[in-house]
Amino acid sequence: MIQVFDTLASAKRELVLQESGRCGVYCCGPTVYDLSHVGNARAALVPDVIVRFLRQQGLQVKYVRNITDIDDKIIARGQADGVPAAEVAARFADEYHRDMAALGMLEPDVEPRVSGHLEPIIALITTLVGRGLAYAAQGDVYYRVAAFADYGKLGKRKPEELLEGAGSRVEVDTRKESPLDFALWKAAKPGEPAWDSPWGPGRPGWHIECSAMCGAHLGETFDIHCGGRDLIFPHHENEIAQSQGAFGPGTFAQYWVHNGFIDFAGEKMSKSLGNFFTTREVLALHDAETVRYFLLTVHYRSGLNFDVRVDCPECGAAMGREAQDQGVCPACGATPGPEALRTRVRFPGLEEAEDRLAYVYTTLAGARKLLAEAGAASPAPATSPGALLQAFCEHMRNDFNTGGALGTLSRPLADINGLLSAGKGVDKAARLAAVAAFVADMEQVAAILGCFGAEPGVWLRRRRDRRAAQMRLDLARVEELLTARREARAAKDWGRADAIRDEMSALGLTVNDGPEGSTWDFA
RNA sequence: GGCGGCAUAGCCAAGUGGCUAAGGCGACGGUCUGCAAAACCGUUAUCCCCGGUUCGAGUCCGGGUGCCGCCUCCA
Repeated sequence: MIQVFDTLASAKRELVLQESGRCGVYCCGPTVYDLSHVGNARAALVPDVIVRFLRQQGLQVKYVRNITDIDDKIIARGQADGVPAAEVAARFADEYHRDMAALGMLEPDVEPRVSGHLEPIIALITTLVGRGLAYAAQGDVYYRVAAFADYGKLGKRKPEELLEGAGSRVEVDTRKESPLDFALWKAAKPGEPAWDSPWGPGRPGWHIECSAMCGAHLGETFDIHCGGRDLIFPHHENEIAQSQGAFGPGTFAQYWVHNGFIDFAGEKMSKSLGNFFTTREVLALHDAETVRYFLLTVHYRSGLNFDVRVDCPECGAAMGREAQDQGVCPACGATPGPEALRTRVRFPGLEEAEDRLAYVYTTLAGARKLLAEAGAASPAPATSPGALLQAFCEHMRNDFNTGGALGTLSRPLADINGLLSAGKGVDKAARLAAVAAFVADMEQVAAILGCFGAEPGVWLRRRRDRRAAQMRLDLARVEELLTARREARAAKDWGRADAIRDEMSALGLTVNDGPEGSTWDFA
């Protein structure tokens, strides 16, 4: 049994599919008017992992994630840049794909765009008008909220209460029958992109596209609908009004899954507040798996703190937010410009996550090595899920609790590391079997998370090279030092060996002496 | 103002009324080591406050307090 927290029910519900063995998932994708930020990455990752898990559990999943390529913000961006809106949309859709690919996201099975769905959108609006749930007014078409009894159910709002607040913050459009009514179709103003419709040239309103595209690709009724919390009201509320208005009660999404926000300095990270980090900025410093792991350490419905640390380029002291804004280091009085500060941005949470990834990959590397050395004597890989995978999946079945699931890995990882270093007193066959089971289970875990699936040596080398480049580390020099230290140790010249270690320490490195020689890592 | 959410160790964090409240980071002991490091072992929690329901509450209910979000574009 898989339980899913459904926003509409405000409770966890057992996942009962429309059609046994098959699951339809719709994710409200991006409006492509700018580069994606970490919040967008999280919103994409949540359905990504849900889909991966459901597939790992043997379900046939159809994953649909749309692209909103007709929108006021896109038009505004086009006007600001002096570029046609369609060009803005095409460009940022490409950028989005680049970011998602870089983050290791599954490609959706279908990625519908508004611009390719004008027909179903117009058909849906026509149906709503025909059923008295929408009305045309001077080239616009509005949804008649008062005609839909369940309006407000998802967002837990009452129309009367909404009416009290309406008009105080937004000027009331006189063409609407009620301030609550929302646009299904917007008449084109001069210079705006427009499509023909029964109501004249114009473009779809924001909400109608999702109703139309869900219908086109998942049918009138489907299983899971994902999106950020902020979309609950009014976006998803309006989708329900549109779709159930057209197709009838009980249709449309059966489970509403909403992810929490990423917070930055205790506040919501958002473009409108200008306090966001783009996916690209983050990926410049950290591996995709690190970002995924970091985002998955917390339950998807919770807020997630995205800590940012900036050290003074002069003295290295941490500069708080105020100091950053003022551009003055409180410790040494230096006045680094925004550019200089930008180069010193660090993400402590991601650094911790990366170290954890390195630990897991190091363990995997050791496990694989042991199995390879055992060669033909290695036991057949486990055919049934081991204890590790079962414990992991138990948490995943509980509303995709990735944080709890990740916690179950700690004990097995420590045990395997213990087995890898312990030589005597352990039954050889039992040891091999345990390690083989671990590797087999971790492959499934990797399939679910999109982490830990790389070739361990490759991942570790990539991490080393990236960090070395960031530190402008001379790898050849490091190897020289390491060789020198090996020689000094072989000659039991401890003074020299320690001096070399100090030198490496000054470079920001640590030395690990093992039975098979010395290796180094970042401090 | 209306609605919703959250509050668990120094920090992050899981916890679907029931045996000793996961896990990570940090810190402190120990094993290993020439010394270290890594790895492993161990230690580190009157679950925001007050009341209630219950044989039993971190978990359910009521009331505080404090943060956050939505109500306008937002992932």
